Amino acid sequence: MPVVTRFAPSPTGSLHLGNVRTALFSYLWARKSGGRFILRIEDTDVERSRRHFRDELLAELAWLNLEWDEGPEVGGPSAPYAQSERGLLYSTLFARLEAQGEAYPCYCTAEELQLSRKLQRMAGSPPRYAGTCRELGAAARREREAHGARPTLRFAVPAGRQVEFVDLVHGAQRLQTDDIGDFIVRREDGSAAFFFCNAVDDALMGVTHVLRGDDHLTNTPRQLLVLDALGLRRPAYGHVGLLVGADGAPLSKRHGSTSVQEFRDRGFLSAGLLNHLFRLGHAGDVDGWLEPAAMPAHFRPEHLGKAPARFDEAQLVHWQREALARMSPAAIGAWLNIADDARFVELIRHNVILPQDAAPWLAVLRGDLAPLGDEERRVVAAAGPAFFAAAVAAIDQVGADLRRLAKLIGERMGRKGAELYMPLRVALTGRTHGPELAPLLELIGPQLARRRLEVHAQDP
RNA sequence: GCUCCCUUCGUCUAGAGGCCUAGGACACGGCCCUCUCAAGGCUGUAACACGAGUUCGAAUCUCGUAGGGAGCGCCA
Repeated sequence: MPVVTRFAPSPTGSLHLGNVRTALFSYLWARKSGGRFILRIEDTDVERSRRHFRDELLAELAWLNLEWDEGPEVGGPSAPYAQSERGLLYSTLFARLEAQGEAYPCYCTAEELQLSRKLQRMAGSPPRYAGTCRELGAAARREREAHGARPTLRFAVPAGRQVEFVDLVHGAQRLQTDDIGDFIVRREDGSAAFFFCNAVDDALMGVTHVLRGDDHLTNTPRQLLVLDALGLRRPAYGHVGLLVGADGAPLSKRHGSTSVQEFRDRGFLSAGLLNHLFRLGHAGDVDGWLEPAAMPAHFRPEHLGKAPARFDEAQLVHWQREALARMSPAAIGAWLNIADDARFVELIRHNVILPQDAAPWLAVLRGDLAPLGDEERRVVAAAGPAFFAAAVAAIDQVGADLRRLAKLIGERMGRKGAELYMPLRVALTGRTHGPELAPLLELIGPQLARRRLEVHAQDP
């Protein structure tokens, strides 16, 4: 059965890792079943919504290849896909709720409500709307409006009932309506509030499966109540465990990078990030690398996790390596921004995880060597000036050919293996590790190589 | 405070009463290969939060405890 899923971000900030993960799961589920994936922009909060966040969001999703079948830019049967443009739709629904007596205008001010909540908290009871405006008569309402009061619209939560639903990941849930206060569905400025428009749009757009963070689990009954009151079809909800930092606390700035953009800017590859996200709070049926195109087939919605998953950059790095290993030299060149030098790319590709790792090797080819560290100095000292004098003589004879060079030096100095190669590596590159030496030497060239060897040929 | 949710190696996870001497992946250690690093091959260390109960038998079921998290907003 085709599954219709959606991703419904609000353009009030950068796309968070936790959000893309649910976007990915939603996308995969739709693709797996041959269904549809919808993108909806939840921009009802005009204060905080920004156009550039929206654009960035779309760009990151595109970068990750999470293509939406309906939504901004591509349109679809349920357009418009930005909530800021769906006001008309909402107002007919508000009217219906009001006519049915399932919603009522509330004239309490934000300050009054805040005070009331504070008082309730102090008294040790849950902070819930007291119901002040629920029983207001028509005359009282007229009077308040005459004084210029602009009401919000509250949903009248029925007393003494239970709301039941089966969560896709947590199983059967049952909540008491008495634990829920009357909540706002329309703000003072006339805009729709989250509990309302989020639920209503899912139903209206034909969404069958909603995947979202655990933090919404206890809010779900509210949305179900709204849907039921309006006679709209309930989607199935699945609440996945949250994505948290290494310390188990909600992912935040102090954990380092948390937005997709940051990882992208640092040079992480989308395929690697996707492979990592695929396994956070989810178990597919393979351990190894998955091409993004193969992911839908291996996605297992019944293996979505309840427990919070910790984001560990070490694992991301692993998938980055895997992604790199599968890239063409041309693609790596472009990624490193040195597309013109194919031999160099091929040489250093296994010593690079992020583009910045290429810089030292570029310097080895073109610039000056960094000062030697302790270990490097020991290697040079152990070889001795005579070794390097022999190396200089050898390079004058055979040029930048490591095999012939090593043979000459080896014969003259009676050395082989690490004793022979390591001093050469250190003198030539300034480090004890790095890519294969022979091609590196070729790229360095005889002149530069000679100068670097000569430095160590003198007595210290 | 009230309500709800969660808990298997350091991390991501497999596990739906006997297949578990708890499996895999990442990370970490060792060995092989090798001038080094990376890759690759082999290999090692490492977990059922705790306590009761049900059962012939429990990581799996029930209850409790502890710890963590979320919600209770004119944010989403």
